[in-house]
Amino acid sequence: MWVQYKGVYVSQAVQRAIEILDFLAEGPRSLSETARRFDVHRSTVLRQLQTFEEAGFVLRRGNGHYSIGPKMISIAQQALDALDLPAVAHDELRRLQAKTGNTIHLAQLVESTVMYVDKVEGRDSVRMYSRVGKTVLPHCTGVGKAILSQLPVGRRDALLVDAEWTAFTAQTIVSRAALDEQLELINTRGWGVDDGEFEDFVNCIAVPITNSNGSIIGALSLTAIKVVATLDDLKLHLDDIRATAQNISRQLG
Amino acid sequence: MWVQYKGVYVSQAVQRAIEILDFLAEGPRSLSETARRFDVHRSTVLRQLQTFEEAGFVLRRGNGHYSIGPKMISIAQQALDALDLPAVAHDELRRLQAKTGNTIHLAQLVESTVMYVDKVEGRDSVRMYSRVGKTVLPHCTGVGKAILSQLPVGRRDALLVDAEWTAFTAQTIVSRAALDEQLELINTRGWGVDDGEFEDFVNCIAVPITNSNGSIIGALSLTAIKVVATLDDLKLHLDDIRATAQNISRQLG
DNA sequence: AGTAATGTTGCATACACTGCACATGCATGT
DNA sequence: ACATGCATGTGCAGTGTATGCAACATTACT
Repeated sequence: MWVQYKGVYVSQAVQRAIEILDFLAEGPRSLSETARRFDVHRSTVLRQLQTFEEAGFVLRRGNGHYSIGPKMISIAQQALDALDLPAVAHDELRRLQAKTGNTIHLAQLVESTVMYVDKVEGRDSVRMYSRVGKTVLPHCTGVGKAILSQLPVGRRDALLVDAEWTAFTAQTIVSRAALDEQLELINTRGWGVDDGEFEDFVNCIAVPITNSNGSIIGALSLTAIKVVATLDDLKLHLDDIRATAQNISRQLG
Repeated sequence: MWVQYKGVYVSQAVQRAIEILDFLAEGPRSLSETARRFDVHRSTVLRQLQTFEEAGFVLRRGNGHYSIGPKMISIAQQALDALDLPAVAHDELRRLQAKTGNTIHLAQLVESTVMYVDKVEGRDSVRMYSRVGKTVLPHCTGVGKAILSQLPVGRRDALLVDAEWTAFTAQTIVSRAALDEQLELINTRGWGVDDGEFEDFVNCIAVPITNSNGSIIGALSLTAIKVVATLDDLKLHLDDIRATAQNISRQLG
């Protein structure tokens, strides 16, 4: 019998396989740790892990702990390589980073998902929530809003259909109306901000990136902890940010 | 009943799940394409893919094709972030690349596996076989041999236990004795080469990277298509290569 | 229109997977 | 030395899960 979840059929073995990989990503784990975590028998987990290990998806360390293996990394990298935005943009981003000193994020719109595809860390290497591959919440991030601002209403809806409008901070936009209003501003002005709307100590300035036809591909942002650089500080680099986005656009066919 | 493969128990569902991901990594594929490829019913694949999609491991494109999804990339990136060698080395590698113009590979030894963990492409951006996450064949690559040269015989055996001594080219080393002899040379001289031993049109110079205690962590190589730069050309940069490795070592705690 | 692929759903059956019990390994401590 | 605890590894039997089938829906191709 099939488990229905949100209307789609979900295979139990595959689902737990995924959960296990996710668990191992946090750090090396032992067999019984993993079994306890998911409340299944150790032998079950053992055989799944052996299957993963055989395929190179997990790696067995000397102390018996398991961690993510090279095959998984390789596949992911292959998928990243297939996107040409990061390849084209990386050098430009590093140049911008060198000039400003802050952290640069590059996000790409693929189907109805926005994901980080590159990140160049600033001198203040404080760990932020972002990571290459992480999906971006469109309505409460700089890059997300920059992308939304360029989309026709229909596609906007598609990106926002899963939105939960959680108020992560006091600044988070929690209604579609308020969002649309701000997107209008971003659209006319050509750039947007995130003033502590997801993590209250982080702010950024973001601009959309289009290809040479003018259709939206992604966005980039200059991001900093507020203590390091306020929005006003970041705004000083606005010309450089826009120039970077334009350089990338020009190379995007 | 359990399928035994090379002495370990392998779960069928999980194994095919992995094969499917590997298949999708090559490029977006449709449902029935995938079903045909593995000779299973379309409905079976559909439900597996739905499970993957639910988890973000695969992404459904507008045309009904499936490709690798953000969650998978994110997990892999998380695993890469946990290794500090690439983080420490990346800037140094870029500097070396800028100075030489050729491609730089960075490989790390983790347990009994050597894998590429960073790559900075040269101006001659010809596609090589290597990719971040790919495992390195120890005995027929520059970085592999550089690492082997620093290992005690016992660990050397562990890395070579799966070696098949295939002669990829006329230059490939195909016996343990010949390998050991060359490793001896690399060890005393401090650097090694790959003179078309894996792909006959590619050559490189490689040096090991140790941490400040002197224990081996990985290796880096300066690589080029022979048409672009011969071994003699690459040797001109030997001092820079060694300096880069030393700079990285110093920062490796 | 008609045909042929592809995607999607319900259902029954077989067998893959789980859990159990037990064996084995390897550190403890006494 | 032996016991104790905690870990991983393995044979076996029952059952619940994944599979293929068939029927339908939907799109592509003549």
